[in-house]
Amino acid sequence: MSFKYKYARPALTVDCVVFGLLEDCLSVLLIQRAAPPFQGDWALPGGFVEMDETLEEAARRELQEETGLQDLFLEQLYTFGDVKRDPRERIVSVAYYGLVRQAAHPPHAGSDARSVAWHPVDELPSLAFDHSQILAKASERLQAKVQYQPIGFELLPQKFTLTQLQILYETILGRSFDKRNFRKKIMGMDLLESLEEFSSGPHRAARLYRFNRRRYQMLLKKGFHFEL
Amino acid sequence: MSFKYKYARPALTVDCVVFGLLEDCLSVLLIQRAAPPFQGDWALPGGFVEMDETLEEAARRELQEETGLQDLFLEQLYTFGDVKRDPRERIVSVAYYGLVRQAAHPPHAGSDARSVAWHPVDELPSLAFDHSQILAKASERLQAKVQYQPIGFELLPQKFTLTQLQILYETILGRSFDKRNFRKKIMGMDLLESLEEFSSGPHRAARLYRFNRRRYQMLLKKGFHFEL
DNA sequence: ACAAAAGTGTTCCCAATACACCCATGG
DNA sequence: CCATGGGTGTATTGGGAACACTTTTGT
Repeated sequence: MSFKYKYARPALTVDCVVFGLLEDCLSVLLIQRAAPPFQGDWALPGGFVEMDETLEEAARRELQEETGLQDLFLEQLYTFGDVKRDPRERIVSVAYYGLVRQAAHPPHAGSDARSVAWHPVDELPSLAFDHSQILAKASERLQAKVQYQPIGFELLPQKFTLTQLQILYETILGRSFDKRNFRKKIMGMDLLESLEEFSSGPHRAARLYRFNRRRYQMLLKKGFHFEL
Repeated sequence: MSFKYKYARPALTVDCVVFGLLEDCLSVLLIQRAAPPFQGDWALPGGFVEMDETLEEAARRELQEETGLQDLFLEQLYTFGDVKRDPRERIVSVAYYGLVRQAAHPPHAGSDARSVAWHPVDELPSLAFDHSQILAKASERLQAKVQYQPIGFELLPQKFTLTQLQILYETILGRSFDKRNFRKKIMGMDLLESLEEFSSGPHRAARLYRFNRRRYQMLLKKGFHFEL
């Protein structure tokens, strides 16, 4: 079976840049290519858009198929359309970026047995196609967006300590915050509910908090603006 | 001549939301459709992406062809891929938004004699396809971006008065600024060069300024961040 | 002379910053 | 008991917001 069109059409794909925190280290999920071109190189998970699915559906499906990931925060990033970005033929790719909790104990390789792995963003291999460029754009976006929208929580477990949150921001933004000022600012936003549970570990237990999405929606309507 | 592919492919188009200032009123450039579907309705300028041009090149070409516009500020906005967004077939569209100086004395209709016109954003007709949605997203983006990047200048003549600039921001953001504070803030950024020319008109002449793009690039490297 | 827009400084207040010590826990 | 991370308050300062009058020009 094949399809005929009056005019030539670029192929259309989606690619996903999925960020996760691996031992306090910002990482990205990559797959290793099993076939040419760029055989053996690492690449972003992604694939062709089907005729009966939206772009976001395609991105989620490909992620599920190739990495087993499901139900993550996912947002459109940018569409890459350089004429020669794929050596085989003209392919336009709509890139998405995603955030997952607990990059630990991660992904099953896809059914087609390609390997899948988390790679710290500051020690990346060189990537297939223009995927380095896509990833750069995603990092940029994450860094910008984390400062004016409460999406950082998508990278933490549902229940987390304030220190975890602070380290998260310090990691993504590459600068450090004063502990007291950080806590003051975060708590002042009134977005976290403090739980009666505590972390365990070698030292003093820390209180756990949970992000209250409902409350955030409320505040938004009242003109609240998340910042830093 | 026709083209055959193993798998079905969505068609790929670009659509452009071009903003201009028409008598201190934020407006958008629309074309009137000459053929079904949505015959007679207003729509965003745009069209199919050719195989040998990038997405941005396609957007600029279509704008040129349909409205005569050239050399404007243009940036990718978002890609719209709902399955039924076009009633004829599956079409994915990469939307761009653009800014032009002097929406006045505007556009020649395209060679194919469709009519072209500026429409104030607060009194828009209903648009073809999902173009209202695209336009809404563009307005949102413009409103956000104008606050943290100096793109507002793209809507003014090269030489402008501070009052023009203030009205521009007030128009786009829908709120008013204190004249003295506004001037203090803008001048404090050190991005405008003050000229020895003055506006003419019925009343006291106002000094003209010019945005210094070079200077902005310099400051950027030194960590400067435009705001408001 | 008058109508209309241009231009200009100071005060106040809040929010961001800088900063250091005690507490609880596990080993 | 000690090492490690958890948790807390205050003083200072710099930037944003509020605010009103004089100047210039064309008619």
